[in-house]
Amino acid sequence: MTINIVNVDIFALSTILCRMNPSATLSSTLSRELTDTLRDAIITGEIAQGSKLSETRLAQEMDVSRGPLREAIRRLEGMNLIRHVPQQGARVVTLSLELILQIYQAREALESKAAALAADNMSSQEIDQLHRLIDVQAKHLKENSGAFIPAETDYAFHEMVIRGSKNQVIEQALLREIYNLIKMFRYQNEAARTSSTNSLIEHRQIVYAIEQRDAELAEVTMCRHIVHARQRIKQRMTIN
Amino acid sequence: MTINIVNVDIFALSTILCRMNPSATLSSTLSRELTDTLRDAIITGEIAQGSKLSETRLAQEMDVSRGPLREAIRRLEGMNLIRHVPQQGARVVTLSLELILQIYQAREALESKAAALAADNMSSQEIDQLHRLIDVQAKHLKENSGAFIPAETDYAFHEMVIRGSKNQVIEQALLREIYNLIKMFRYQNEAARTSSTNSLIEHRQIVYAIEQRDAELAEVTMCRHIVHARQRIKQRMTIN
DNA sequence: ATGGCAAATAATGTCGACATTTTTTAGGCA
DNA sequence: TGCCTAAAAAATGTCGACATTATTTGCCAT
Repeated sequence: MTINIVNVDIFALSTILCRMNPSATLSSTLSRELTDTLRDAIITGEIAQGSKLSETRLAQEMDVSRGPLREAIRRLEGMNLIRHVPQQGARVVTLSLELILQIYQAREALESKAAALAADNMSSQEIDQLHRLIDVQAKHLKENSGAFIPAETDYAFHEMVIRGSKNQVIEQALLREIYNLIKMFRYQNEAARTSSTNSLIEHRQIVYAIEQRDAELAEVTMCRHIVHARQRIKQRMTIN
Repeated sequence: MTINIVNVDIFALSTILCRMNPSATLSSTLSRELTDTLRDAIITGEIAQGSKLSETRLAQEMDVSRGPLREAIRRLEGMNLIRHVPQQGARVVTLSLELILQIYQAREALESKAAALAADNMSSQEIDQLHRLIDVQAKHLKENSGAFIPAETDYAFHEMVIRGSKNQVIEQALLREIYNLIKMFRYQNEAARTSSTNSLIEHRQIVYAIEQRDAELAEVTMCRHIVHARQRIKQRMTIN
């Protein structure tokens, strides 16, 4: 996996501009829109890993002032998507194998605890929704036999459990700082898609534990689920 | 515990200004200095919980432009020290008992894992330093018999373990988003000081586990240490 | 040709001002 | 007196310009 460290002089900013949501222009603020737009562009790799976010050029091409842009960059910094060096500017983070493994360790710690809390705090309606999400995943597997579950449904499941913890600190840490990086990694690495059948089985185990209000089991099950994902990544990326 | 929600019209900004470090003016940037200054002012309670951070007034009284100030506010937002509502401004976070307990749950998950990783990754020199920190704590206890360990030495110990994990994601999550809140809580609540003797014993157990390179034991020991702290807080604050 | 130095160029950091929204205040009416 | 409305005040969001620092470019010397 080669990473582009030098400036990416020509990346399709027109595409970024196109994604700017005009309907949201009224309700939200420009700075937040820029944050979302840039976040997506980074996750998809439209702005390459390691590339520099030039304030002047970005502001020019996106047709905004540098003020809101700088704020957006500060927020992305808080999301761990970019690193900023005082008088040198901001660069998109580079997802080395080492960093990815560290991310998964942090995820393991936080999301296991989230699952345990979810077993205590989720409402019955929310658990029902978990079941529905799993049904969708099962349906996907049947239709494209042996294929992969779409990433979106996997995220939906995990986000549901995380929010079910009812712990805003853990929730923010996971959704704001961990999951964006994971999405970025998965989007840009073919080898990082969730493996289908095993994942579904593990998801079922997690829901079962939550349904039984068995916090300990939910924690262990989620932990194993994430450890497995981490091991898969380690294997697939150290071979190459 | 009553919390001041309304604007704090007269808080000693002169004190804030005084803390501005003139020697750092050359090396770092104004925006970062503002971040540190405001962070300290929030932790100490000099800027009250729930109070509004008025950009205009802060900029005026600290004699800076609003640009860098806004960036500092974005960063503090990323540290969970303030909450920002789009067209309404930023307010210092309010440490309700519920939030504090959630913070300690997140800390429990992350720092237990950090201890486990520290058992694997800390160097012998670093473990020696842990011993020295504990000796300092023991000395403090002997001199003021039964008194409390100074908060700084407690932080030093935990930060050392956290950095010993060699996991920058966990490290950042703990030091940037969790510990500032904990420091803020401890600083502003008499009832939140670490209990002396038990803490020292538990610290010794943690170091022992790390020294033995027993990750599992380190994890369990750290977990218990934090659960105890959480329980103490819960007891002391629900009585009132 | 290569390495180092200096000017030129560009980028980041900071500031002041304007636009729009929110909050406050003053006034009128029930 | 109390409440709704409207004007005034203040605050946040955004912009463009300047200052200082990095980076690049070009030149000279070895």
